[in-house]
Amino acid sequence: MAATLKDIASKLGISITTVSRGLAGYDDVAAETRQRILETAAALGYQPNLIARRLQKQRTDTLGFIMPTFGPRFSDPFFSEFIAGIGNEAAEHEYDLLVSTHAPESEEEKQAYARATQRGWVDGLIVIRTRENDSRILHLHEHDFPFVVFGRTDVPFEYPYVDEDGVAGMQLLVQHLADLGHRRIGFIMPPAGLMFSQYRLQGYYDTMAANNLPVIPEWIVEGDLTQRSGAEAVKRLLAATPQVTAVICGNDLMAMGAINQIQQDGKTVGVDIAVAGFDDIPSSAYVNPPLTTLHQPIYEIGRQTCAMLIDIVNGRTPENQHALLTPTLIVRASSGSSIL
Amino acid sequence: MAATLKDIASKLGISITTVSRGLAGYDDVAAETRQRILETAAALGYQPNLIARRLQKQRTDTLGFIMPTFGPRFSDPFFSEFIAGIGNEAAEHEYDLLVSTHAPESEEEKQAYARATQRGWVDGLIVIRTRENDSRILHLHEHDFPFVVFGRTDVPFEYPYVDEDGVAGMQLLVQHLADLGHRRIGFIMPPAGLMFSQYRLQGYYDTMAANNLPVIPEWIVEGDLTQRSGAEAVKRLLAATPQVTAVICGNDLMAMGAINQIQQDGKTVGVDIAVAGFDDIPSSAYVNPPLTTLHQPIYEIGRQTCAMLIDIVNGRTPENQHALLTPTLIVRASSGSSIL
DNA sequence: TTGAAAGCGCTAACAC
DNA sequence: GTGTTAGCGCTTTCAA
Repeated sequence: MAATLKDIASKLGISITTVSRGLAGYDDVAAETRQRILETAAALGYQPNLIARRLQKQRTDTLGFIMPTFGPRFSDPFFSEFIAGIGNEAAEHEYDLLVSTHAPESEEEKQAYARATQRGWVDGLIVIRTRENDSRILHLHEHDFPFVVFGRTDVPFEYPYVDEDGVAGMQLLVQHLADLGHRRIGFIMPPAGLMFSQYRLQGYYDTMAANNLPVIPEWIVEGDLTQRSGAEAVKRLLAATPQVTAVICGNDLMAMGAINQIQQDGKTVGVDIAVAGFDDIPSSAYVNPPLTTLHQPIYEIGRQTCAMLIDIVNGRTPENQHALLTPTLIVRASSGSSIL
Repeated sequence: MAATLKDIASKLGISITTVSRGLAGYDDVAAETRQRILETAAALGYQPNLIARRLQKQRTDTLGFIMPTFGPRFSDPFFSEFIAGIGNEAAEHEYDLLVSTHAPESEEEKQAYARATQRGWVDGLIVIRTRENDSRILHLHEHDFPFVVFGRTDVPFEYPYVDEDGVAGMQLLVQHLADLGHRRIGFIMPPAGLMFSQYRLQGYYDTMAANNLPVIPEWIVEGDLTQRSGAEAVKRLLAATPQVTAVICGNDLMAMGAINQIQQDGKTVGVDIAVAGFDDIPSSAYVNPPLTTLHQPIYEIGRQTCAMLIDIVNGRTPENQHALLTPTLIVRASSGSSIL
């Protein structure tokens, strides 16, 4: 059994309090006593019991991240990188990270959020993949529970977030394609229920309009962010409107699926048809042809989100409660050259 | 402030003990009293304080996963899928998952493991990416701390693990290439310090020998599991020994990098040179050409590892302490057709 | 059927 | 400087 303060105290014949203070480095402990305490603690291999300390301090020094997972074959590289970002930032400030995996919108997910606002689980929460009028954010706000969101949602109150500027990102991308001479540009959008889909869609509409390009409803199809759905979506899209000369995909994974499908149909991506993605996951530079996409610094976003949460948990007001980062356009071969 | 047992008790004018028992569903509480307790608890929005309960129970109902992370651009899809697997299994058994990110072999990582064996952090630990004579496993074993490993290592004692059979996997893959007529097969191996590299290398050697194929040291180069390193490694490999007709990569990410590099050099993968990977990440079916690889059910491995740990944490002996799963060969276009 | 009391391991206000 | 005491919120003997 592991040693406790009591063990040290009784071994030394002094009180638990003194031991506690000696270990904590208070200066009202005699240097000599302190020395003996330290020695005995080391000898006994004393390690403070975190739970006891947490009960006393009324804080867990733990941050929570409820990760939306889908089926078994769920492995979006986004999450590895995001977790690495928040995890490293948390570790740096001596916070633990509790990760809870649940299907989005599920009953379990609801329970997880209910649990979070319960005391003694985590001190604060990171929310991602926001949805319209996001019930999770509503819940956290109602319970006055500390949280930071990666993404925005349309709720009638203030809340701290970090987000990509999806509108600006799409603006860069659509403009790039328009400049190459494309006039019929399709869009495989991410699930409509996700807020970032709305912004990306908005950016698409805006920039098409700004270039006096028409937008036909058939040019827009929806995917679920996986490669497989990208392949299926592009099939539907091209079957319905073969005259499309460029396809923007809501994320790189879908773009990879779309490219694969187009190639299977015997067309050459970057020549017969331009394809672009969103995210700039590491693979996107290595697929064939390399993918034109919008770069998002996921790791940095994770860090920043976490840093903001740590501020809030500690009662500090973050300098900037709303960080909006503009993605960078990365032009590679998949968007081809001018078709004018 | 959240409601406590005390609040309910004083509101009802009964003792804390009775409230506790009523809520816990003990049958020695009068039905009517129980009813009133339940109602008041609901009215007050009572949620048990987890820390207090944990202190009392002397267990955290939390499992730990110390994730080896590398630089910022770290986003191996493996981890997303693995975490989803352990996370979902943990959630099903009402365990929380604590994820701690650290650079492998770092001082911080050591501290994290030291912390783990401290009481009150987690009840058990999942270890992955084993290394030779893995100090983490040594540490956990010495402290008699519950853990399960994904991977094996060479320590002189028994420990529970789930692992892929890397030797058998490579056997399938090398044989496939040999059957296609390849005689000069290069190997971009994963970092030599990782145990799975050893097994994969062993399988490569064994099967080359079984087919009476020579192995030249120059045919083997090392990568660090990223796409970038796959590209660099294949460059080195082909510069040193251009006569190689097939290249096996230690994982799919490196294979993607290798394919890209080969294509940049103007060669056709699957025709001029065969390439294969290991893991069967979702992307591997969608790259161009699609990747021949060995399928590993990462999600299932995660689940199984976690299930085993939960057994151990609860003092049950898992049926099978050593699970060895043979990867499945997935043949796609990157390995081409017979060159005989 | 209910309550009083102890205790999980720690910290902190206060007294000596 | 050091010890006494109380208390964080809960569970669990043991009495009543």
